[in-house]
Amino acid sequence: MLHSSQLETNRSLFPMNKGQLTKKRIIAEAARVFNSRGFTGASVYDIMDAVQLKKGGIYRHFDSKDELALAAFDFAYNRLRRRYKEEVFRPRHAATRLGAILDIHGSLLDDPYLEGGCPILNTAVESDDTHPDLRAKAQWAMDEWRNTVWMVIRKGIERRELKEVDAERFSTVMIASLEGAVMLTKLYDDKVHIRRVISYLKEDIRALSTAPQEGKL
Amino acid sequence: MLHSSQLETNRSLFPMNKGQLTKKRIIAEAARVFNSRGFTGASVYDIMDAVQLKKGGIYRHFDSKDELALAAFDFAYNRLRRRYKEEVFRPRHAATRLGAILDIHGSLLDDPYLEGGCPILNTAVESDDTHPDLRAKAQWAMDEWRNTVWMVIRKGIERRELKEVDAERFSTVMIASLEGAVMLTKLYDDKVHIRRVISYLKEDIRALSTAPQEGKL
Amino acid sequence: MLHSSQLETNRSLFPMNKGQLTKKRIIAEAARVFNSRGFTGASVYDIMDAVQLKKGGIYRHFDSKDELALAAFDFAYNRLRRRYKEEVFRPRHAATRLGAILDIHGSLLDDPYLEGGCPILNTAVESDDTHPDLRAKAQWAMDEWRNTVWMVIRKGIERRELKEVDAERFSTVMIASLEGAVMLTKLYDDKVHIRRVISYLKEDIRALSTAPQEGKL
Amino acid sequence: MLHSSQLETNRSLFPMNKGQLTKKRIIAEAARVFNSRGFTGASVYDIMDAVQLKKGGIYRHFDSKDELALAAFDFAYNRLRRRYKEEVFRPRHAATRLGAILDIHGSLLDDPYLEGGCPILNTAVESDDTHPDLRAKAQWAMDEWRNTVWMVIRKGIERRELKEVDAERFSTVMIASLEGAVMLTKLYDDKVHIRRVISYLKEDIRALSTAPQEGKL
DNA sequence: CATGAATGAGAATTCATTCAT
DNA sequence: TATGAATGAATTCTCATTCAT
Repeated sequence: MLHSSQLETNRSLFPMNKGQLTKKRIIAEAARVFNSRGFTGASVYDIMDAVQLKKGGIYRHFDSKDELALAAFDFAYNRLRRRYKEEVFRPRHAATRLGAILDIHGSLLDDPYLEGGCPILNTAVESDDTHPDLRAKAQWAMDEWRNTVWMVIRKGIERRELKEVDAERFSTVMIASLEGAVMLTKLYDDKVHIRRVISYLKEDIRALSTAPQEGKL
Repeated sequence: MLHSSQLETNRSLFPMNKGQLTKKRIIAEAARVFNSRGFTGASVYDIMDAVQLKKGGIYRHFDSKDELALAAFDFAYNRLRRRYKEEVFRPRHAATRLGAILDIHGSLLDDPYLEGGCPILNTAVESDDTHPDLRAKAQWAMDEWRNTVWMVIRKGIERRELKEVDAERFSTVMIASLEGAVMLTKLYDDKVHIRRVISYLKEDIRALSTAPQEGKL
Repeated sequence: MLHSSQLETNRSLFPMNKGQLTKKRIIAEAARVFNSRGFTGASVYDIMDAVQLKKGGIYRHFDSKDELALAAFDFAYNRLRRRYKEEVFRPRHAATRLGAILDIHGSLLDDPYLEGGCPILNTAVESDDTHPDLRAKAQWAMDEWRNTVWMVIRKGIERRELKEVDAERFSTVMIASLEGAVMLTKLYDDKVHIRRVISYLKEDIRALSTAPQEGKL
Repeated sequence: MLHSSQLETNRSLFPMNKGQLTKKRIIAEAARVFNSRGFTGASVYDIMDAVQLKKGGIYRHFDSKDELALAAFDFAYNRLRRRYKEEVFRPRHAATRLGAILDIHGSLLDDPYLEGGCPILNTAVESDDTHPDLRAKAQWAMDEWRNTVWMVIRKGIERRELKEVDAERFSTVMIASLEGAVMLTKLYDDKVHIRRVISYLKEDIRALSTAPQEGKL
């Protein structure tokens, strides 16, 4: 079920020992479970099932469900982040970069660890009043994400790749629409919604672009 | 805490009796609680506190937490619906109607019963894998909502108030952005996000409009 | 469902008023319910259903479930008693009398208020450790019953209708076998068991009889 | 309170581990409690008290009160069965075997786990309308029991140890009288009743026997 | 005389957590 | 390092009972 390659646990020069590997595995599976059933909705039993480990085996690595949830959130968020690093900053042109962002979210649900949808969305919605720590993490992640989008736009404007736009506003719009679209896609289990939003935003981006190309973003 | 006017319980010719009023009250408070803490996150105790009633007093009116949650969802959703009826269909012009929709969501969180955010969003996100009945309700509500937006657009096109657009796509985009914006607004407790999205969409709508006026939508 | 004739409520010169009638009805239905589901197993709701009355309507007549149960036991036991009076003491010969006793139990389960089986048996078995008052009633009823059987035998011996037997022992044997047979009959929902026991005891009685007739007991 | 010898838990080559021992202990104590207070009358708290374990400690071994009750019935019934195996089939002569059966029931209430009386009787009486699974178990146990008695009689007839009798009928009579006698004995807390019935049945058996001996059955 | 509303104690069950092994 | 056993608090739900109307 778990391929170490997927989790990228073992690439470094310092191979993980058994305990560390188990911990990674717990986090990864917990991420999946929490992202699907929510923090409150997921029981430690659900995680036991997923990790194929008994309670003791989990509590040896984490002091509490809360602690595990925080680690799981980080894990899930980092999957997003890695893809941003890999796919957003490789292209040069801001419009292409923004397109890459959209595409990441278009295929988000294909990541087995993110089947449950965008972890930031899920956490933000669930933790409204209940889990301050998780909420803080969600805020922090969202800040980073918004900042990334904002920077891409800012740089694009600086480099004259994009027209002058309100970068703050457009970041919010992009993120809001993507998150809403992920929600719709999950609610209906139908990717048409994310596709519609992406196609719409791509048109907007093309319109923003100083050299609007015909080609794909 | 509860103003009968807010709940519109007593306007009809057939005044509610005590039991019915209590039931309404339970539903209203439960809606609030569930919408804030989620179905799983909210305990019957939380509702007891909110309604100032003991368990028996609640279970006399509802057979289970589930049943109450379904009723609460209906209640919350109907608040949205009522505002749509009142504010969306009064204006004639499609562009104005779409603007009204945006504005409703701009002030959504001011409704004390919707403090917790959009109940459809919340329910959709929480009930993904867990509560099929709630999920069905969320889907159904979303269908109705999308249909409403879609119809406004279709009619606008028919009446030549709007340019030819993909009504399906634009409905999805509007709804997705609004829901995402509500989430951001709640996450940051900062209305700037919903405002940005609304202003952005209003520009789009103005652009769609056959007689783009300068004035406010 | 309830025919007043069955309950013999109204035969006296002093007709019952509404309250008294309702009370009788509650007792009768409660007897049925308790005898079927047991005291603990039957809820006040079950009785409400059976009497078609709400809680208040029941508690107006009885202070507690316990009190009602005691009255219900008396009611049920009195149905047995009445049949004894009517059918046991009419015949003269002791052997015929004993036969009548057997027959009463053979048709016990046909009485709609005793569908649940012999109330003494049921109460004795259920109340072992739990309900001292009910247990006392069951003991008392059993005493009376045993005494009746014993007296029939004693008188039969006195009158030389029966051979000298240990009346105590034979009473115990008759009653034990009848009760056990009722239990088996209910357990299997098959009257063959009560019939076998009756036929067996009738042979014993015939053997005890000083003038063993061929005819039916 | 619990002597492992009584429960015969540890005699085998494969010693039970802690969990299995605890489970056995729960079952044994639950059997006692259920057999005394009935399934409905006994609460999980009563069992907690008896086993000296907290709720979680019980629910770790059983999914529900129902499941525990079924296991407890099996346990209690098996105590009866074991005694049958040990005491009924050792003697050769059918009359002696039937006498052994009677004696088993004469001392039934001395078994600390059967203080509450015959579990089949108790279960049959309580579960009439309420617990289909328990009822099925009681039926099944009664079937087996009746079959055992019937077989002893049949074989006795085949071997010319007993006169030709209706084996079905005599089984029913024996079982019914024994069960009724157990009930009376419990109701009055007086063994005279079971003794009377046993002595009576022994006479019948002696009469059935082809070589009626003076000696004890 | 009876209803409908509400209470409070207690029921069964779940679940995060601890700890000896 | 991980398991299996047990705990205790919390959770959902039931049920006998009270009481205003």
